[in-house]
Amino acid sequence: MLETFIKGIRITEEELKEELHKNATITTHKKGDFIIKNNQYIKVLKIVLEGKVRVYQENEDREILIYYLNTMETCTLSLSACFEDCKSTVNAIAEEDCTIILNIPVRFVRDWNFKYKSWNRFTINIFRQSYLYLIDQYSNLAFQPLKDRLFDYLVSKAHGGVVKKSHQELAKELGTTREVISRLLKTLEKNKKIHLGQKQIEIV
Amino acid sequence: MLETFIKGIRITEEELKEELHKNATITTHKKGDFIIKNNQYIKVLKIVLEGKVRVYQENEDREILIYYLNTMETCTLSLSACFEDCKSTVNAIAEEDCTIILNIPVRFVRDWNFKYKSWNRFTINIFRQSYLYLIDQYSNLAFQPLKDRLFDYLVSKAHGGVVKKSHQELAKELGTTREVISRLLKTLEKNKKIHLGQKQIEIV
DNA sequence: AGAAAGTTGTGACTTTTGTCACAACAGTCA
DNA sequence: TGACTGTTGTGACAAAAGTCACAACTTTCT
Repeated sequence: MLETFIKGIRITEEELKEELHKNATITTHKKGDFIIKNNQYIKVLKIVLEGKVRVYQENEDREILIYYLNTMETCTLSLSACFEDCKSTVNAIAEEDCTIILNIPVRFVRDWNFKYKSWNRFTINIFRQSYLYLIDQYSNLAFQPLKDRLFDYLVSKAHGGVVKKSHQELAKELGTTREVISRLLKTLEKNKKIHLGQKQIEIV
Repeated sequence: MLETFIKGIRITEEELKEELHKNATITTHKKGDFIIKNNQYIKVLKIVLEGKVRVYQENEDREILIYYLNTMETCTLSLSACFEDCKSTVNAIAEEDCTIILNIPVRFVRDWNFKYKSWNRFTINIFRQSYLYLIDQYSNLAFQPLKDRLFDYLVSKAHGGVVKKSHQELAKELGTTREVISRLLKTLEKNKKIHLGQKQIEIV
């Protein structure tokens, strides 16, 4: 059931479904656990069944988000690593308590890619979407002032007009420091764009 | 001959070689020609046989490099577009006079991906390399001050310790303005890191 | 309740980057 | 040769972002 829909790609082949069942193992991680650390070898494909994982790059005291993995999302970098042995250049940390990960050995991912049409489409689609998304982020980072990137980010992350994140978390996601975020948020509040609460930001 | 080595992937299947010959058309472009414009539909896979193409994003008066296509390199974004109809979000311009492009219709690219193992490996590899490269650029952009990005860029582009580019070109590649580049280059010269000449920078 | 940890606000300051204006020089071409 | 275009240098200033220091408030845990 779970593996029949991944990122909008339906797994149709019965044989592939069986292979998935046979080879996948499921692990659980607590909030704050590292799923992968920078410079560590990646050996399995990771798909988040439930929970939330933050994949980011770090630099001394700062961090920047590459992507979040939410329920039923696949880690593009682990998929990428399946095709050539390599070390991770990012960190991944469980952001929510009950995270469950499905591990599929590298050689299967590679073989399935040519054996099953739906898996092939799945692979390509993950790469395509991730690449286009990253280019977009890249040019935003290059051209948009932080205050705009912050506001856009808040809008994109809002549930019912509300974002439940601390300033520190936002700083880590946007690649800056806490003080800078606090200041920009205050300015946005003065301009009636948002309303600030404790660990909560309401978009007006 | 040409199509047997693309990005380190050897095309082995005789049938695929034949298909390439049969379906590819070769076009030439003059320096300064737009190969693709932002918001335009991409309909064919583009591989640069000779010359140099700059693929970039623009924003009002500034630009930032996504990648260069040199001899025998494949445009990742056109490859990506083969798998789903979409408009380009970037521009591509011929940077050198004699550019020749090989056009392969979308449906072939898609079909070959499942039909020929070497083509499949080729596709995946392009995506993998491009994605990893972009993540690296992304975190540099986020964390490295421009003066470091500039110096690193010069080192990476130097041939025999020399970079033949104007300050304006460097600005367009690094996503900033000409004056800023001029100033930073002067500082690098003062610090004995480089030596400045007319449209030429020598790395010490 | 009280300590500890996490969160937010903010002033003062520095560094980095962007903008504008203008001058000087080099290379090209009629 | 002289106009034109492209290239480089630079001062003055403005805006954006980062740093440091410290205070106050909230939440959590015991």
